[in-house]
Amino acid sequence: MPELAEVFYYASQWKRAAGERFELERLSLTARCCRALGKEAAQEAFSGVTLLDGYTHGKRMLFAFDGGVYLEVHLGMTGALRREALGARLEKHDHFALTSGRSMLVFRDPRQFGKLALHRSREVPAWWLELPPQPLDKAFTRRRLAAACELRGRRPLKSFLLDQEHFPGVGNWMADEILWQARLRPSRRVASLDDEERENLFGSIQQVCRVAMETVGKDYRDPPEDWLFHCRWRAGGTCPKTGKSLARETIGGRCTCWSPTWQH
DNA sequence: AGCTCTGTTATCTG
DNA sequence: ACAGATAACAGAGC
Repeated sequence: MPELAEVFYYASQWKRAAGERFELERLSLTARCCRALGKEAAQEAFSGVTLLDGYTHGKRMLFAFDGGVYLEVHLGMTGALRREALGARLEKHDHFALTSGRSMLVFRDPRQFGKLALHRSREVPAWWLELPPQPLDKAFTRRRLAAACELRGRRPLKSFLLDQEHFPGVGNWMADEILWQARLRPSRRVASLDDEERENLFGSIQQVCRVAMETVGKDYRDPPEDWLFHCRWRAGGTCPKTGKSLARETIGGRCTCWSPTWQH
């Protein structure tokens, strides 16, 4: 489930190889997620390059190599990154891999909805620095949330939260968790929130992001036991707050789980 | 066998 | 023009 915290965790795995000098080990040109790379460009870019650093922004990642080589990674629905010991075996859905004298960096993506892209730039590319504020950034303010509400007043809260322009990193499970913690129904229209409800939404966005980063983001540990997270994956669950049945329905095109006795 | 799913984008429909 | 809905992408798991 690569959302904000999962993405951060996966990036941290590759970042542990900073300082190592890499060669291209595998590039699957038939895999949809790698098509943007180009064989010659990738071979040329990843020939004796040192990994310098890695950055994340919402669901996006950017790895900086020396020589002005930047690899942008999006994990889509089923993407994952891992760092392996030398000699580890690549598997069927490992579409891209780099090797150094010490480790192998692997991109795996069974459904191939992820995306790899190569950028050449002397410094961190300008577009990366201009991405909108993330929920845990200082610049993510109540004022910005109010402006976003103004702009998207007609949308249901669920699809509002999935908008990466305004809430980079928030994905399907985080949106459900945020609304459950804020006690707001996913189908409520953004414009229907009063000041107190909007304040609750703001608080829950930051709380869910912060705690997810401290657990999932840090070592892939599950979020706290009393979160909706543990109950939302299949039908028939009960609300940890009220003990009553959870509801499941498609809202904004995405499977949504909420507690009708808890959220209003 | 048939349906579901963590995400995004292109293409519809009203 | 525009917002919202839907299809498409590809595979694994139930």
